[in-house]
Amino acid sequence: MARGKVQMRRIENPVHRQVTFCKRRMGLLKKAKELSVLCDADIGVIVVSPHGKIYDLATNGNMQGLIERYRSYSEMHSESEQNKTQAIQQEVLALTREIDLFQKGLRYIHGEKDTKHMNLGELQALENNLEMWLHNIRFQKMQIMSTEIEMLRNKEGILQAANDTLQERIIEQNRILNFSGTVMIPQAPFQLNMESDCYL
Amino acid sequence: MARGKVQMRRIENPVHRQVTFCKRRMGLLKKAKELSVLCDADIGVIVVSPHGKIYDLATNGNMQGLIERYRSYSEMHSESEQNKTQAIQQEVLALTREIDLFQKGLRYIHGEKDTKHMNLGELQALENNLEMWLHNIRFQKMQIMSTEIEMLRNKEGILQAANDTLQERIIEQNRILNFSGTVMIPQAPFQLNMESDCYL
DNA sequence: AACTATTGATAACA
DNA sequence: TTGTTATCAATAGTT
Repeated sequence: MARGKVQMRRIENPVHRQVTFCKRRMGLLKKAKELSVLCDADIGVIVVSPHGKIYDLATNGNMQGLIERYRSYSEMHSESEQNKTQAIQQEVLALTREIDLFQKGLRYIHGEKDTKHMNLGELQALENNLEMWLHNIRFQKMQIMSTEIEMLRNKEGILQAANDTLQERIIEQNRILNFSGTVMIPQAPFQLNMESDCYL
Repeated sequence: MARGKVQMRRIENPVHRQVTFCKRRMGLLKKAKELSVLCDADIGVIVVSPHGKIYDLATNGNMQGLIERYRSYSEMHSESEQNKTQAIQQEVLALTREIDLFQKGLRYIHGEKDTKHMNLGELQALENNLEMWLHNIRFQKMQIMSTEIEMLRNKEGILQAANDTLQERIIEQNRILNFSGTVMIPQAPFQLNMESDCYL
């Protein structure tokens, strides 16, 4: 343009960029007006600055009408917009249903046991989801607790074995004592049995 | 502009008008693109020819979005139509984010342990959700397993008590035997100790 | 914001 | 429509 060719890329210097934005924006709107007048065209221009400020021009003075014309034209030549709106609404519906499922499940899990507000399909989906989600955490928890149970069972076995050994020793001592005939030691009860003594 | 200054009024010659329309229209769109690139602005241009043919340019590739922004700017009071659309879009965004969180969490829980695709906030939200969700199930599981652990600990205590009783009885018998002086029974080891004998 | 050397746009023509 | 070119308009860098 002037005093040096300009590279067609974003002007990094913010001051230069702002000045150029101002000048070229005015130039663009002027060009639009000129085209409109010279060629009897209907033109709308919308410019949004990087900071969000909006400048506009509608040569017929009615941007809304122009937009409506553009829309009807756009929808005629590509049904994508109309379908996009429909698709968006359907997407909202689907997402809302999905969220709703989670919400209901959350409510159910969290506090109220009332499942009357969930139908069978929702409960089935929730169950499937939770099953997958819980698998990992459940597994870790189980591992830890299983380890402790195993350890306790080992203790139990060891103590039982010690108990048995001690009983055998007592029997042997009693046999010797009875043989020597010196002293009689009462025999029963010295066997403490889990099932008979402690439970039921 | 060239080969003679042009009067700023409608070109009556239809051929001239058509040629000028074509050239200036291209020029206008080029200027718009340049302004967009140079100044990082978002620009939309709609040109309607006298015959109703529509040419357009949207520098961000989405004229509808630009129009929505323009409408929200120009009609900040009538929130009937465009704000509804905006609200729907925001709703879609929020719901999508929420679903995305669940999806990512599901992926995490389900198989891949790669958490690099989840940021801190997402992980935090997921953790909070799962914590609430798991609370009930975890509680039930814990109750069952705690019962078993408690039972095993009782067993342990009972067996230990039996063990102690049996040891006392052996000591007593040994004392009697030693006192009578008839037979010497080897003393050690008859105390099986959990810590010293079984672990490490 | 104003100035001006240059570049870019384009009116007329083909 | 497209291409050429003489001319004018827009504007980049500077003040």
